[in-house]
Amino acid sequence: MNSRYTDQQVRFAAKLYYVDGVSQTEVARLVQVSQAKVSRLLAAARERGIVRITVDAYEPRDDELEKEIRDVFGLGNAIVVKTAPGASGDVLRATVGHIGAQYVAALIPDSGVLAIAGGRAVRELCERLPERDGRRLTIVQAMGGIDSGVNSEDAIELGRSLVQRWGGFFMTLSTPAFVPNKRTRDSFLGFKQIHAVWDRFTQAGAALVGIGAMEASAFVARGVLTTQDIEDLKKHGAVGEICGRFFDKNGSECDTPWRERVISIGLAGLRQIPQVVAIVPGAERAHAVAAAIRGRLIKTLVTDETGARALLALKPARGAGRTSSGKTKK
Amino acid sequence: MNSRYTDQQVRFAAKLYYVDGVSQTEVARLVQVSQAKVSRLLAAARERGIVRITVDAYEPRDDELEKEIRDVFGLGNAIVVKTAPGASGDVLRATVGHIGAQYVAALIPDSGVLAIAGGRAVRELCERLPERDGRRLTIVQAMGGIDSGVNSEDAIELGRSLVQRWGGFFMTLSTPAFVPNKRTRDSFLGFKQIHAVWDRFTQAGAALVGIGAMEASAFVARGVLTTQDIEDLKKHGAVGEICGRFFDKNGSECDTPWRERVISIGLAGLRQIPQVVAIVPGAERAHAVAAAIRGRLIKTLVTDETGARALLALKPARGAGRTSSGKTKK
DNA sequence: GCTGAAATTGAATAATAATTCAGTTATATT
DNA sequence: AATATAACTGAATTATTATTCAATTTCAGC
Repeated sequence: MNSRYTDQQVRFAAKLYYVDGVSQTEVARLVQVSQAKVSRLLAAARERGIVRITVDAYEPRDDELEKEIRDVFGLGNAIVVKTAPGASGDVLRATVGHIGAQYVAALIPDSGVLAIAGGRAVRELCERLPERDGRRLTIVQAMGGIDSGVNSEDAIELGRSLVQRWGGFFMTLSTPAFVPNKRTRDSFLGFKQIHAVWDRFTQAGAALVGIGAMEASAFVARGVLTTQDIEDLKKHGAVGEICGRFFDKNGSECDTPWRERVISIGLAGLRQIPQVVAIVPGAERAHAVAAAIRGRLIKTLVTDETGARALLALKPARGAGRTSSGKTKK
Repeated sequence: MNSRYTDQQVRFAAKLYYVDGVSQTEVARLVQVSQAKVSRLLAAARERGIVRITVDAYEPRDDELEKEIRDVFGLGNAIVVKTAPGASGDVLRATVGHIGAQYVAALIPDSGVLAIAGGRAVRELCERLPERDGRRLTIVQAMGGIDSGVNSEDAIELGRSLVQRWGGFFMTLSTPAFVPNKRTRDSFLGFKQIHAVWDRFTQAGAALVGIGAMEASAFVARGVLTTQDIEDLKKHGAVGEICGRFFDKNGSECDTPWRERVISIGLAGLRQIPQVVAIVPGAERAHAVAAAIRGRLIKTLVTDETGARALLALKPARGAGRTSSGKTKK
């Protein structure tokens, strides 16, 4: 905003307000303008650097835990967000999303293809990614629609809002996530419209995903899978899921009928993406996260301290660990 | 305030609010406290220096004009307050009072006797003198009550509020400002209670006064003098007044019947006080101010730029001027 | 001088922040 | 442990600040 307020006036208002602690209403009286303008003068003072507000560095990440995770699990990158003690649920997601966004923004390329999955934590983070910062991506929906409704945390909604924020192009996978059988899936994949998206998966430079646990599955909540289905999957060794792809404790995709019935980026495809960011706050899904890391499904984990600790409490990969020493601290 | 908020919590709140621009309500949610507490946490952050707000120096005084006044009129000290262009009336008084107070505070000693007169401009300034700053003065009312009513700008009210602010002791002159004749005045001065105050005048280390012009006299407005009285005074050469003492263009007390009828600090007494501060915003009373300066009645003048310019437009004292050169700038 | 676009303005309003108040909870002193 | 005192807390309230909106003003280009 190119305002023509005189420096004199801006400085006078700034001195009265910030130095002398006079209210805007009183400043308005002394400067002989409306209170509204005082508010604007003060904004100008901050913009022009006449008033500077500096805040001591606050480290919002727990780098000790991050280092441990990197060392013990051999994960490329971990972002462990400090939260209010006892934070959980919405607050936890919001905090991890808020702080995480500042760092995830730097991990996502300026151009190219970004695959995006849904989830409440992913949404919280996406909502807080910076406004139009020159980025211009092709965003692709990484999994079909869970059900016919569209929730605010569904990939289709997140993708839409991200291109609105950044410009670029959003490609939606106009299919259900799960179809009745392989034949139907292949038929869907035959559609050019859908195949075009499918193709983009291989070109993705980054992906933003959540990780599902077998407990409290969103698929069950939304009536796509039954509790029995989950039990069956567990019998096949499933401990977690990304984009509807169930994997075992080593992060290998479970060989179940569901494997043929899901329309989403495959785990093999995911492994090829240079930057896969998983946002998983909370301790509940630690097992699934551990498995995903073992399977090299993700490159970056965004979580909070309870999530990090729960993860570290689990056995690391058999023989995994990026550093040969595999030392753990304290 | 010795708050026990953890630094961690204070810093987290400060980062969210000041760095990320999150509202207090949202910070409250993330930090898991009430919005009220966020407000307190942020106050603590500022107090502890975790958040620092710096404002580029703004020079609220016009030192060019001050220097000119000192040079041309040979006045010890001038405080010329910059104001909003076109400021007048209440706003002018408030601005001069606000800025002036910051400097006048430094001119008033920490202890000893302070004589105080009334007036709207004096009130504006007094109201803005710093709260209990270790000062402990005996404050004396420099002139009796103008009429039976007590206005918020009367010395009795200002003195009361100053001792409330600073501690110390307030001595009120429980007499009218003007009495019918010299005999009555002498009788009043005979009272121990009044004499005690009268005595203090000679011990005063500082005085805070206004200067009255012959026009728009507060005494006329309050029905103590008539327009005719003012005309009579003018015939005797009166151009201004301090504490009910009328003086001519050289600042010498006019020899009129009123001189015997006023109960207030005398001009001779005033001259002896090491620090007499006159607060006179606006151009209207320039003649009176010039005369007061010529008569060495005041040591410091507090005014605004229009007041300073009006003063400079007048002839300086015959042969006055502290510097032998008496040079003027520009 | 005229014209249109952009910037600026303050009144009204909406949004946000500070304070009051009536309990709680912690801390120090017996 | 019992008590007194100071500190702390959040709901409700009050106070303050930011924004919206409908003019009005300024300025660049004729």
